[in-house]
Amino acid sequence: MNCKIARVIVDVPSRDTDRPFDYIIPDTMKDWIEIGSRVGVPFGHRTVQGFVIDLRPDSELNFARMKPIQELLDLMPPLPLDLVKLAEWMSHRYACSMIFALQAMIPTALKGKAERYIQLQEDIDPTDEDQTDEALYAVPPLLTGEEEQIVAYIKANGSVPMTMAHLSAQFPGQGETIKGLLRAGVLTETQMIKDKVRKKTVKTVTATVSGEAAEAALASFSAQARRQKEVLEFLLEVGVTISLQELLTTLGVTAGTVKKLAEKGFALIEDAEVFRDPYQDRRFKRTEPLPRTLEQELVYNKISEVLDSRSYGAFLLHGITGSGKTEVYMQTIERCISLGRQAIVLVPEISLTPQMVERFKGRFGNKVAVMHSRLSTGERYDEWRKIREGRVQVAIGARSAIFAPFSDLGLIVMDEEHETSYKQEETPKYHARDVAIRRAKQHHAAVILGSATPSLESYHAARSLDNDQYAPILLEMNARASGSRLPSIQIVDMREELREGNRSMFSRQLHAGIEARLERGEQSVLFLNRRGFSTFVMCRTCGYVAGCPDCDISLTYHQKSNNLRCHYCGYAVPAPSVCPECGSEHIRYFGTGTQRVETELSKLFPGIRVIRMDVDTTTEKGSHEKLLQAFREKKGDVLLGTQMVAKGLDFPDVTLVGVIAADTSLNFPDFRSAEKTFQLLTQVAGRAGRHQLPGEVVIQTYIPDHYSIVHASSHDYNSFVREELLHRKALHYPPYSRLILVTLSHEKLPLLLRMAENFTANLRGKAQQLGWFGNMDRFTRDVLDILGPVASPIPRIKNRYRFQCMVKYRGSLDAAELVRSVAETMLNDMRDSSFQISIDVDPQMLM
DNA sequence: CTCGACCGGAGT
DNA sequence: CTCCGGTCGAGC
Repeated sequence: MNCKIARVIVDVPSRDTDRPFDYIIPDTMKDWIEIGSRVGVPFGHRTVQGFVIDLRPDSELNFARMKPIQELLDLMPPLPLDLVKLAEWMSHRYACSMIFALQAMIPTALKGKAERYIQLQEDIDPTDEDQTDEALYAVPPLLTGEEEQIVAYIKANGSVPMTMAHLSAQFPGQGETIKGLLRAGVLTETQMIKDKVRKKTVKTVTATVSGEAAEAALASFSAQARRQKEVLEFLLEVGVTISLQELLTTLGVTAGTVKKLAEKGFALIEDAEVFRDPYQDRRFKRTEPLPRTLEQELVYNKISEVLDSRSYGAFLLHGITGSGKTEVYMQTIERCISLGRQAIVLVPEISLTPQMVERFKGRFGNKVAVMHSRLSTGERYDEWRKIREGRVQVAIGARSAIFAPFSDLGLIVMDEEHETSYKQEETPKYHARDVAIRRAKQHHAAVILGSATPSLESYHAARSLDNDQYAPILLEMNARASGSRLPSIQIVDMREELREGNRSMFSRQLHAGIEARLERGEQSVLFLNRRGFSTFVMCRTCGYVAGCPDCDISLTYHQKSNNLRCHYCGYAVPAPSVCPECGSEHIRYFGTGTQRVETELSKLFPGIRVIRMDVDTTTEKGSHEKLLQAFREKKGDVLLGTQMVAKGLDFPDVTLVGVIAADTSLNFPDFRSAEKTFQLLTQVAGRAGRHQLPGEVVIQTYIPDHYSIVHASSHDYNSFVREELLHRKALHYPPYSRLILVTLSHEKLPLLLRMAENFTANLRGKAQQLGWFGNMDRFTRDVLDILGPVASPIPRIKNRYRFQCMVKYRGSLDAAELVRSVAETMLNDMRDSSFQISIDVDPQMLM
């Protein structure tokens, strides 16, 4: 097909630009522009970045209004075709614009912005057909002194392209003058897309002579050029290209010597592209696959069948902590690679620890690319390029690694599939699990969702009797691979403790447990479930609580900077020493619960060594790792922390795990709070006694008979699920329905209220028209109900009031599309553009 | 998003 | 009648 037109999604995040724009493909780019190419295109009066999502022949459209593509930004399209298709699916599924979906798939390094360049009109090629005679022969306008200076400056630096930014910096406050020169045509402007980071290069050296020519060259050196001769001899000896840096350090010569040699034509100095490797200094001990246990063997065989058949197949791998899921992942990946295909491993960001990386690097060596948030933009870009260029076969990373641009994806592993961090909370609000399944279908690949506590959604899908061909197949692993026993779990009723006169935050059992570990030289992990708590500041005299002036939320105390900050908008004030309301000095920091626990511990056990892990101690890069390392080296008796101590850590000498207050997550106003609590407790408990020593877990709670706590204590996932599913079914919550959370916001409350009512009414009306609307108790498969509007749990953020409504539905109706269209119609009819509607499909946080 | 076009009100 | 600030709508 003779394609001369490219359909381009431009990088302009607006509702009315969320559609393809057509551009002519210049002949010079004809062989290079593909679907997925990143281009710079003229858009209005500026140049913007865009992505080609389709190609079409020229006959279909009129050229009149069409502009040509200005530049092609990469030799290889950053997005393979399947990802472009995936973006189309995502933008529909999650009601977001195409550009957001596309942007989510590529590293930020490739989010280029236009750079403005200034040149003199006369520098422009006079043969350029676009120029009119008028412009060519126009009398040069008379210039003022200021103008002369600017022109002279540009002339003097004529050899280098000059950026607008540079020019403005050189002539501060003369923006208007420059604009005038541009208008008068004395100066002209061009725009080019500039990437955030460049490919990194190193200088390399290669000998350009060999054999007899080399002999002759060596003979030609004068006595003074001894060093040059040495260099050439060395180069001939190694016979390959070598980095300049390496050459200099090995031979102890200077760059000048090598340069001379190059000038004589005996060597070639070039820039070679290198990959920034965040792990280049690390050596990973090579590991071999372990023999499979009976359970592992069964699971492995099932998955292998699908891999070998190169067809889609999803598995929910329910394996208790320590059952050896990771080994199964690695061996199935091995098999996938041996079939010539590639694999993606998704892990929650928080558990992407050096330990985890080490396991995969150790098994797969340089076949692995690692992507996580701690990498710099450049490092992430390079890891991404290794994938795109086919240099690696395995990508391991957090949520966004699901977009790893492999060409022949054979397997996607999602570890801890129940983790909420797989849901992106910003646009595009996708869930990596759903994207994974979609991608696997595209590629006829296998998916493994692994967890000790699967999400109810996945579990229900696997058990469901609906004949859903995409539903995962349930695989179970119930034995610990090492043969060690699950820890015994003790529930302590804290009300009872109080009745017995123990007002401490440690129950007698936990106290005794810690004491025993200290005596035996074993270690303890203390977990503080702080969800829903924050480190707010309150005056004990008048009850004043420091809050954000723009958001209805209390400010969080940060010890490091000694200030109070807002979680949502970043507002910060110095921490007050007296109450700003009443002047009282009794203003108290309800400090990070962990600090209080730490103080208490040292009081009760003088000399105890506590390693505290929370936001305050882990902000610095690498501190997280350091603290864990210290604990592993037994430089601490107790590891105390929040969520971050619960994940995937494995310490041989930990025999006691204490949960200070299990209820905090239970009291959360969220239909998933019981599920979250169960998962958390199970996970924390899994930290104890993973090796030879038997483990013990103490859970402190005020609600000892809550089913999530009871079943967690008996390691009984199935009973928990049975009970939780009953609740969900009765209330029509997921997995028996699906949700869409719509949040409307505006600065003016009365206006917002009216619009929110309006929106829900419109939505209801349209749903009724379609015959979808109805009560969830109805015995129909396809039904949709609308709840609200109500004020959001955080009613104001960044000085904008927020109202929300919840769409609950089941069946095969396209509710996201319905919501999107109603929202769009409403926004189109509105004059006020500051009115916002945010749509969250399958929300995880109901806030 | 970002720019120029366009409109209406206040000021010369 | 001009100048400024705000709103509108196009962008291929």
